[in-house]
Amino acid sequence: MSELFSSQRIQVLLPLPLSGVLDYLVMDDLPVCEGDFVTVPLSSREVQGVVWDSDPKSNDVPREKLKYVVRKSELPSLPKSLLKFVEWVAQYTLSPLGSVLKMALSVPRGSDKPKKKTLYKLSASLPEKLTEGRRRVSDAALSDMPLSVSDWCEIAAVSEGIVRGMIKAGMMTVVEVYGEEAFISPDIDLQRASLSKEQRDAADHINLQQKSDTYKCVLLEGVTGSGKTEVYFEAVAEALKDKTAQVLVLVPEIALTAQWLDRFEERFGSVPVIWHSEMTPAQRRRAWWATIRGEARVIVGARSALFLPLVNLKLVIVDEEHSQTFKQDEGVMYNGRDMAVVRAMQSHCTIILASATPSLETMINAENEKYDWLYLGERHGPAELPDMSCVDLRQHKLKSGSWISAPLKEELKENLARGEQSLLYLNRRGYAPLTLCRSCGHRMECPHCSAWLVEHHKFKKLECHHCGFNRRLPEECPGCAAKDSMVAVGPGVERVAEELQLLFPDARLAVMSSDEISSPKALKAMVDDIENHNVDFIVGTQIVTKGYHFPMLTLVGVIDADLGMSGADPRAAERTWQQLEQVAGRAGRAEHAGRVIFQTYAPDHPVLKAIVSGDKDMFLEQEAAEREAQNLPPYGKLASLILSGPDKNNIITVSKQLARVAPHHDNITVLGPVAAPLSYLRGNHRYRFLIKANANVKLQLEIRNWLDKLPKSRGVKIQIDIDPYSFY
DNA sequence: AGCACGCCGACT
DNA sequence: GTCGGCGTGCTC
Repeated sequence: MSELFSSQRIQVLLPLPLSGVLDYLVMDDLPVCEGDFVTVPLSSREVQGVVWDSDPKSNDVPREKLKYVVRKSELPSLPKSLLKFVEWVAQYTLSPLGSVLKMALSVPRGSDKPKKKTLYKLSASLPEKLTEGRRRVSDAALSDMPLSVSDWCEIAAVSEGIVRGMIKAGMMTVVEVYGEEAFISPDIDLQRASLSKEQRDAADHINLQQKSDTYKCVLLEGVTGSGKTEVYFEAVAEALKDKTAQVLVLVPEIALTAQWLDRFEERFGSVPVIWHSEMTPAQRRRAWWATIRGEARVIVGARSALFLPLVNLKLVIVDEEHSQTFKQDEGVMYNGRDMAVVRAMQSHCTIILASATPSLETMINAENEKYDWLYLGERHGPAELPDMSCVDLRQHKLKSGSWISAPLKEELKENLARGEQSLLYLNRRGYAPLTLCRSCGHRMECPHCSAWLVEHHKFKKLECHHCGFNRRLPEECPGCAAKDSMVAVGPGVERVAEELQLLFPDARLAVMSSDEISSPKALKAMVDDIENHNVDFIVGTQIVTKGYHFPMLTLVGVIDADLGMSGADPRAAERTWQQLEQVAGRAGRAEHAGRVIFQTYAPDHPVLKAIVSGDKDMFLEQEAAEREAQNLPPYGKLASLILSGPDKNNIITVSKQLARVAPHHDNITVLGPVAAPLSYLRGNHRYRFLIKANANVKLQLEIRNWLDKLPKSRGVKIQIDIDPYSFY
């Protein structure tokens, strides 16, 4: 057939929420391969897609209906490993294949072709005698790398005239580069860190593993300050001995990794290629091109970096692997940490999961020997582990409107007198989580969500933390019109700071929350302020757990250690434990030993007991047993299904219909429908199912078959979340 | 995701 | 009589 028409049928995947490929024709004189970028007609427009290799038999669109490929792009074709990864993520998350492709294409458009640049490098032979300026230029040359005129001026600290003069004199040769400005490659020999015996052993283990060129996952666990970063830097150096190898490092929040980048630069002499969603198009283009051409050797990024076109991936590192930030809760819902493991598996390489407080799933996998488990116990340097204790709030009652107990106040006072810094931790932004009317009990709620409005003194507003809705604090009650009757209930960081200032009028305070830290610049200013000891007390949300080193910080007070312990979330205990452990790790990092005080109404809670006693294994064992008994991950499988839409009755009706055809047998249970914890969010009513299944169940298949039993109904959006983390 | 198609209210 | 609102559904 195809000879007759001298054209061929191919499959093209478009970055649209379509579950499969579309067929097109392509003339025989335009050879296309899997992974090539092509522009194709779609309805009345043209769209760029990727040639996909899928089973043609499954598609029976008659040939005469097919349209022709408009043109093939000059972009390099996507590596096979990325195509495979896209397929895998789509089937795992039950997302349309095209939606996953879109994540990999958020970069190159037809217009994104790199521009031509003229660079210069030193000629092979230079005259013996050089002027001072010219000598500086020749000394500054880094190996053979061509640079732009302005870069030469910068690294040699000379004027443009000197460089131009050398070009004219033939001392420099032109290199035309059709592409983006190059990144400086890391120098693996630059600064060998001096590792402790323990660190050396861990690094050796990983490096031995890397040599086998097979998939292996290594859990690198170590308390804060034990030097995990130095260990995996050695693994990076080892991987880079292969001159074409690429290393991918995933970090929870790239905006908060300035200190990490400094350390990387110290070790390797250059900053790595950075990738995150807030980059400008020019920055993305540069990073994307460097990646697909194999020039980017180390890429550090947020979870979306998994979808970069890596051509020779040899090592993956997930830093702070327990972080919730790796989970994407919108659109294609995936867990970056888990997908990183898959990426490493598909690339037959080593992956390192690093954390001071690994997730339970990861620890269980390590215990079952699916992962290797490396442990760094010593703190690097002289500091001892902090001394931890609880203040039982049932005995030390708080006055109303007060959140700092007498014993904690005493400790703060002593610490202040010693000239050391203290941190009060409360994972709650704003002034107060609830505002109500004293005379009629009216609560200030969000009109679009079933949530309270949080009072923020900083903005003089009430704000919904789920949808961003905000309004002024009313002077009279919207319910009963009483004047001056609105009262704040419960504490946020702003309110704790207020109390602290009253207790210690002369102390210098800083509040660390995402409201105060809106930019990397603001963050740096605050970190500098604290490091320079211009601050006595820090009141902070979980933003303080993100790995800063404050050497003078010796006391941590946890305002409400019970927060987040309740609720239907099976991961609540684990999350609380991680958070408290991370906060506790802030105390006493340098030569000062630290103390941590947990304010609690439940000092006997297993999470707190485990932390205070330092008996982590006991906690792990308990939690693991609990998970196993309830058949929760990683023992069983879990998925959540959320139906949402503006018409509540419609949602309930459809949910009930769905419940009637839900799969129920020995190995799978469907719970629900119930109103989701936030039953009204951004103007949509939400009902939820939870699907629990044994490990041997093909969960995706079950869910797909289930949903196919019901025709799609209008006005109802169904979101599927495999391995849900958020229960909102 | 776009974009056309389509079926009801205010305009020259 | 037409312009245009955005609800619905298809795109090889």
